[in-house]
Amino acid sequence: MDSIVSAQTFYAGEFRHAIDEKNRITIPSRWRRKNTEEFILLPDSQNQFLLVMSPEEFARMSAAAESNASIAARERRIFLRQLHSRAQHGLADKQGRLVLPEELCRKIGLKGEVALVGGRGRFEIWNVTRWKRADEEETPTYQHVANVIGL
Amino acid sequence: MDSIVSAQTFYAGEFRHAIDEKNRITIPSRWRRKNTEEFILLPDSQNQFLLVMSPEEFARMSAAAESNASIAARERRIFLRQLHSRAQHGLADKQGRLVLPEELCRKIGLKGEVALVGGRGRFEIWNVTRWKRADEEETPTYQHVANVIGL
DNA sequence: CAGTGGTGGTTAAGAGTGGGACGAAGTGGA
DNA sequence: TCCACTTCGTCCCACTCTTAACCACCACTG
Repeated sequence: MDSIVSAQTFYAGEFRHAIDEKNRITIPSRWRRKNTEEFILLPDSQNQFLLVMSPEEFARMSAAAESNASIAARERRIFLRQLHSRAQHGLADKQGRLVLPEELCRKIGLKGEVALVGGRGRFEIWNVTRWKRADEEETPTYQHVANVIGL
Repeated sequence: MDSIVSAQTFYAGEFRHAIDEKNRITIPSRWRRKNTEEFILLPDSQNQFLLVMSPEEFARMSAAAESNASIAARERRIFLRQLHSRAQHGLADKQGRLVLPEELCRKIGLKGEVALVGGRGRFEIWNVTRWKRADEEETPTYQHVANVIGL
């Protein structure tokens, strides 16, 4: 279990970056691994934000869904089909900028300044105003769990 | 000495150090391990102080939240997202100084003299005046528990 | 009085951003 | 089918601002 955790890329922190007219967004330098990196772009189910992860992480995620015995086979099949149809490839250019498909930006409302929110194995891209609300709403939960684990 | 418990660093003592105009703070030499060290910076939920720990300790902490059965799945998910978005990478320079993001300093009110407070696996950075108040408030409890465990 | 620890400034490298150049791919007409 | 034209995508360069590495200094302390 410890080995799996350390194998996963960890994206720490929250950044505010700009999306230019060509829908390019700079990936925080601390989050970059190689010069040219490939990502999977996956809008969340409510088009609130854009999930970004490595192809390996995406494979891991869909494998987890497949091997989960507590999900009915039919549900699983539907989920996996939706997962794969929603996902898009994204390539970073030599400057470390991710180019987002125009359609995704429009759907999620990514324009001008956006929030990049870290996570384990993946990060999220939010419209700034929407992210601020999400962060504030959920604070009580954070507090509660923090108490439980003694943080 | 690879067991999880003994791997935890213990930071002992309380120090008063200065934060300069570039938001650099010297880590007490007794607390340093290598020349250049990497830390995770995590403001507490009320922005009272700044938690500083090693990436390993952070991973341990988030693993603890994940594996705790007494926390509902939804809460856990929200907590982990916030935990990762709040956490920032911090790198110490060759002089053993930790550079803090400007925004964190402003939020927590770290300026001029600050208090570095040790702990198990992590330490805290406080605004001095706030720390003094927190310390005084909590002294009776310390006394009480000390009596109970026969310290 | 030498060595270590904390502090302050300067400088060079790197990160984020904008815009132009070039080639590939797609489109329409002869 | 071929060619001219447009469009799109990637790369490259330039600029600004931030960041981290480097150097120098002072104050203790053993």
